[in-house]
Amino acid sequence: MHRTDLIAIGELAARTGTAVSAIRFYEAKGLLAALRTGGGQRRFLRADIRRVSFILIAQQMGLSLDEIADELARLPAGRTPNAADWTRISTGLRARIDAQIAALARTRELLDNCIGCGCLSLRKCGLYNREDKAAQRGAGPRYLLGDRAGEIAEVD
Amino acid sequence: MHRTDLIAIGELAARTGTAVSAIRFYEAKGLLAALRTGGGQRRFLRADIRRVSFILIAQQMGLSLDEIADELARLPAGRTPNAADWTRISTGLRARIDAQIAALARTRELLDNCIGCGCLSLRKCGLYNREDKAAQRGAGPRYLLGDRAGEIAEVD
DNA sequence: ATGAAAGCTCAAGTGAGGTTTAGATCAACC
DNA sequence: GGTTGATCTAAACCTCACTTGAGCTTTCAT
Repeated sequence: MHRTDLIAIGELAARTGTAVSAIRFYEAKGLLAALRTGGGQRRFLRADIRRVSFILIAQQMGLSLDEIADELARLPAGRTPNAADWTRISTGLRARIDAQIAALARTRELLDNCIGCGCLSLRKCGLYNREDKAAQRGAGPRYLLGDRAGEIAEVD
Repeated sequence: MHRTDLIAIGELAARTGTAVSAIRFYEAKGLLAALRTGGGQRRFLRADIRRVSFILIAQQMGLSLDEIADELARLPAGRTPNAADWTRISTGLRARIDAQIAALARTRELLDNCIGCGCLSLRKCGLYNREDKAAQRGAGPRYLLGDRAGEIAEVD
């Protein structure tokens, strides 16, 4: 056993490059669980460094925190993802990226048809008739291309 | 001249598939300008259908409303984009899409290296050390992965 | 034993891109 | 001229992923 098996929130933050406030936020969201000292301070397992790493990478792949929570909940007994889990999950992410790239490529093709045409016609323009209304869920913010690599992928 | 050269907000909304509230919002943002009836109701030009179309398409390409406003402001005398303008602008959008695709392709490559490795190591994992600032939008300073790569300690 | 550094909670703020609500007014058709 | 539906304004509300601030407590090294 290591002398300190449990780490404080500041160390977890430093080791993963996140802000302390973000770690607390993830805990509140149920993405992380913390033990408490007698004085009420959080203590995390070393394995939580890996768990936070997973959150950050998955986020970069375009998953929302809720989706990441689902992914983590799918692991047996709230276990932190190990190599096998990661292979399974990252293979899924790969498919997601493929879909995003394909969607962008289609958009680019439509745009190419449009360049020089200048129609901007709602009836004719291919850029318009992609059924993107479906992607507009709820009254929240719209996920734009630059915002979060390709929620637009879900357009199609 | 057409019998009704001016259209009401509801018609503009219907013709472009947007919500009436969104049209008002665009006007408040300076993306559209409206005339007013004696009673204070908005009346738009038919050309504004095209202008709204432009907004929607540009948005779909990932431009923020501010960027779209800049683009529109660049047109002489607040003119609604015509075919030549559209060609110029859409060529720029194309470059943007190309960049997005390239970024995703890089991520996919890194992910491929990661699949089967399962390391999730902050020090070694390529997914960690990419610098895609493009993902940074929204409130407050975000501590994104690429931003502080140097400070990130190693996972065990 | 002490003082700085780190941690705690809870509430409110951020920003994009709008929507919703409420109560009042306008425009059009009969 | 009356009814009905469209429109008006202003302010409040929404999501997401966090941050910031205030005011207080715990921990750790010396």
